[in-house]
Amino acid sequence: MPCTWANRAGMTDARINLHADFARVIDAALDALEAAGTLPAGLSRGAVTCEPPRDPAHGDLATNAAMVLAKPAGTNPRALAGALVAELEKEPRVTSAEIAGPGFINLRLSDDAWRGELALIAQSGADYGRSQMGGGKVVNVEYVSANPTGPMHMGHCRGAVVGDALADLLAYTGHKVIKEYYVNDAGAQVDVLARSVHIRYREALGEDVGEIPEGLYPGDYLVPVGKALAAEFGDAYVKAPEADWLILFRTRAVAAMMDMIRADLATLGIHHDLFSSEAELQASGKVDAAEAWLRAHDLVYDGLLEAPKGKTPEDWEPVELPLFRSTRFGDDQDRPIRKSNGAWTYFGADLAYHFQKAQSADALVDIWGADHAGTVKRIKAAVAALTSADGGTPKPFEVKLVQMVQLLRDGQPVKMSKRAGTFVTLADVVNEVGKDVVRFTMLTRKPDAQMDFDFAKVVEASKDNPVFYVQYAHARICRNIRKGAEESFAPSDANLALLGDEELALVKLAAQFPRTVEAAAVAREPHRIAFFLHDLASAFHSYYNLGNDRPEKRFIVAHDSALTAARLFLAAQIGQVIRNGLALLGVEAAEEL
RNA sequence: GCGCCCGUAGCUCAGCAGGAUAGAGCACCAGAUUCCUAAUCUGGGGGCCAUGGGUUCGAAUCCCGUCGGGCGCACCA
Repeated sequence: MPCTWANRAGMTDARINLHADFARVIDAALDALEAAGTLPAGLSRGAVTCEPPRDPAHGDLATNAAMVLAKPAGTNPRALAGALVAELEKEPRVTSAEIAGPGFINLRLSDDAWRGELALIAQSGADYGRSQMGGGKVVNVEYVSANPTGPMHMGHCRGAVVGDALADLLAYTGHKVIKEYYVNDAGAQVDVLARSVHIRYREALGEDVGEIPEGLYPGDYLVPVGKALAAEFGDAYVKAPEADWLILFRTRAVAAMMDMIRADLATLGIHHDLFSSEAELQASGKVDAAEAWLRAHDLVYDGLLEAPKGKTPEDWEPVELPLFRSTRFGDDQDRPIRKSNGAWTYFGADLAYHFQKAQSADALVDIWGADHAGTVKRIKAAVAALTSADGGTPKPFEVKLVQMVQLLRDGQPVKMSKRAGTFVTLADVVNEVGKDVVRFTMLTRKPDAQMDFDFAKVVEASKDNPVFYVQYAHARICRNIRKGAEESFAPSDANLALLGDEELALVKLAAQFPRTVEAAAVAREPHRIAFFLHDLASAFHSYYNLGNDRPEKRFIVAHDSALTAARLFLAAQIGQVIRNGLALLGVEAAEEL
């Protein structure tokens, strides 16, 4: 049951949030200085910031404008700051503007300005924090793209969660997002899969197949696929040569694996918009077309494959292959797009795949595991080449590497091997720990740092888990609203003047949500949202506990309905911001724990 | 050997496109539970931001070297 006390999406008016607004105020003040001749016109303001100072004692907002612009303006920071202060003091919401340190300008805003922001949160509801920054640009985010040879395991988990959260974050900041999964259904791996399934097929028909041979996939998850094929085709393919059944079995096996993968992803709340098949791509002739185009532009040539930089394998034998000139775009050596048997290399198909994606997007983002870091340069080179065909600027393309997750159980590393069938499946972990814990945990550190995931610890020590901490703050808020309702108190913005410094401190923190969202989107770092939520929850819990010793600080003050209404309004809006943040991360905002 | 990522408190990690006295959680120590459920809070100790240079008004943050850890390194994906 949704909270009825706040979520008023769709009621957003044209007002923008306070932090964004003050960036404009400072900009306007600089314009005024230019007009007055105090500041030369046309200086770059790219380095000018407007953000809350680390130390709240310094004020509500600080700008470095004077320090950054003094040098190009040929003046000194404090002189420029003085002029800027005079300008900023004209803004009614500014109660003080002071020069500090080497030339910072510290601004204090009126309490009413913050109370206004609180009202804005209520008006905006689920849209508080939403941004038009992306300007409707289409961004294709490709993530997971695990080989369709088995269930999702924990090795895929981090990329899946980070990619999904990033895609949602970009959508929330005004981008049109396509969530895409590349299905590698054309390589040698899926042939191995088909052969593995053939054994399970024979097994289903009563044959004693014994141990699954080395090099094939031994997992039980292929048993039902074999049974289904046995039921459908009987013994028609038991003795038939591989050529008769390979494609059929491969197709069926891949379809079954993809069903399984989709189901696994669904347990994490992940749903892709588009699944692109490598086999279909090849069949469509797009890879050939890419090669032809590259050859026509002298970007693919037949040449000798060089040994890897700095290391020559002992059994090195030079071969002539069609090579892409990735060195022209910063790679260490040119890369083959076909194997000597004429089949496409992974890279050869991947290059055409990225070109295909680029046709329907303004920008591309790939989320890859760090074990593929070595191939970043070549694919970036290829995208740059293919998308600047007519001498235009290449399509923006980023590869975000997600570092390895070390799986631990009680501090002991869990060894995973698909071959040995000893991998920990994603579904197992989600069932054991829950979607919210998995998602939030994966988002509590930056993606390019390695992380440990001791899921014995995550399961047991739920009190140490940040996700519960944040959810508890939200649940506490909901509980107080409910309790207030039982006593006939409703949140109201009629008397927000009753909210003082301690209450407004919470508002000031919550008001940073929009800029945190934008910064996270720019940096492609959804984990910043998780940390923000933890900070906000912490501030809320602190405030809440003031009521232990000082009953007059509680949300519900029975004898003062106006104060109670204002406090509950505050609580409702803090809850709204927590809810918005959790929604971005795909984590439930529980109303009760 | 080459490339990419990382090195911040005892442990796990933040540090907001360089900004003012480097933060949080856990652990440790000392407190708060007739409470709006303490799944919470308050206070305390604990750092040469691996290391050596450089860039500038200013560096944990940017650049170069060194050391340490991870990942990858022919037609595997």
